[in-house]
Amino acid sequence: MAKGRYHHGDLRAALLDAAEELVRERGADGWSLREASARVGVSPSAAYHHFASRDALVRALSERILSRLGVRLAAACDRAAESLVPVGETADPLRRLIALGRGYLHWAVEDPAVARLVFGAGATGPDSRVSPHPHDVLTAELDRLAELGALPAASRPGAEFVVWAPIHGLAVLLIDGLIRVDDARAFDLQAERVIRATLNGLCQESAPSGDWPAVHTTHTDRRRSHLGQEGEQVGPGAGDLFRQAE
Amino acid sequence: MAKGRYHHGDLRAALLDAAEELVRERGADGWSLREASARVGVSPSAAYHHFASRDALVRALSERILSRLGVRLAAACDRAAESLVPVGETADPLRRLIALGRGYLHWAVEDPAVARLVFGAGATGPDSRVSPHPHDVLTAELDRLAELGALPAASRPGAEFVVWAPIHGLAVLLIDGLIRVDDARAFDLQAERVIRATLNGLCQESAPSGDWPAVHTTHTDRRRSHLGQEGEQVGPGAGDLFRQAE
DNA sequence: TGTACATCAGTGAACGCGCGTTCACTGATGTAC
DNA sequence: TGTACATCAGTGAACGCGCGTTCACTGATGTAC
Repeated sequence: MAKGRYHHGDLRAALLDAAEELVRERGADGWSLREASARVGVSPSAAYHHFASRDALVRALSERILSRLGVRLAAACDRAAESLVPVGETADPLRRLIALGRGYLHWAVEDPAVARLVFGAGATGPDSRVSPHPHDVLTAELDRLAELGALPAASRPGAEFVVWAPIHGLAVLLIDGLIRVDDARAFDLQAERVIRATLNGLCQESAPSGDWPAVHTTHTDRRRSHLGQEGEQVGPGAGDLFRQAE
Repeated sequence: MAKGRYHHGDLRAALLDAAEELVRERGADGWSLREASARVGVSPSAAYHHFASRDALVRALSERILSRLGVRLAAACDRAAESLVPVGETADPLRRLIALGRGYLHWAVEDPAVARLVFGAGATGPDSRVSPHPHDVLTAELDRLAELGALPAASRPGAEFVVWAPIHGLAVLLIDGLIRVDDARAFDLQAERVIRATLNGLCQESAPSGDWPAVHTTHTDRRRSHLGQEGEQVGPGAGDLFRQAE
């Protein structure tokens, strides 16, 4: 592990570090494999002993970041659960989910270029070793809410989207500069407002006849778990409207 | 206007058309100015008589697309307002906004690469001639809802975000492939569910003491209209968390 | 413990590529008289 | 109506660039005996 050696020691991790740094400095796409190699002090071709291509490096970086985010979100939920509740009041059953949403938003806004990379890298493939996956953290929290009875069982299917969409939307609106924020306090209030409005609306919704239909994420598909109901037929013409992003 | 002429006639529009086609075929970033010129049958340098740079072309294209979207969304709202209401029932005050949300989503999903370009191009500058701007259409609908009394006056400030975030979030989750959709009907149901949950949550929310604080979009800032309250002070350290996307 | 040798993880030169942009130019167009 | 001429909107060659990736190579490492 000494320095100045011919063999680097852990070039793979060093390249990921350098790439992450570059993403921060120059944006999700404003860097090259050559630059990352140069920053580590290694020739451009050295990277190919650790990654099949530049794209593979990006994917690996994205997965590393997702794993960290998963840890962070789970911790945020737990911290919220441990927070004190004023005597005489009952704990807000939504507080864990609100913490999750706030955590997601803060992560994205703290490190917008890195978040952009992750969002742009597409869904993690079925063979990824992202753990805990942020999506799984969300799923677990919704399951918990359903068990508590705060979320009607009929509303549970697909609830991931109802909750994820506004949070993700707020995050990308900020990252892409479509919303400007120059007052952090006001924004924090608004963010919590969005999350609360959604969760309240969700918990009080009137379900259609029966449960809501399932929708799939690329991530949940690899788990083939409780969403079920795959392979439904698509109506004529719908393929045009709802073609799958490649 | 004859063909085969030395002078093209309307090279500017032709270049925008070609670029839009290329975006559709190869993705928001998978094309070059040279390719667009070649497709029109013109030398690469000809473009510089109409656009200062490739970037200027992208911005012009983005604004053209935004204008079309604005028209489309406004039309969707009007169409929804004219739809028949069963005798004995009152018209759903939310139906215009729901149509707007569905319109936004369908637009994004029909033409994901073009939407990605627009989202990635950042907010339109203060000098843009985008009209009607989609954001203005949304603002007008929320104003209308507030006038109807369906949206409490105290909840009106910042309501743009509460409504825009989930719709935009759903759109980019689809565009970026983080959600897969293989059942258009189920997705349509879920999309309406998200919109309804948000709007219901918003209409029933308990406001903080007084109104909600204002938040700014890059777009509304150029209009300096009813959001007001600019230049508030940011707390220490908040600049790190909520730095403005450049 | 010392040595032979396979494997690992680097090097550095080169490949072919297409890009955005500049430049001096020229043919076409339209207008003034 | 015809002509002179300014301006407009193209051409095409060239610029410098950095990119991802390949390739034959070699020095360092670690293991078997």
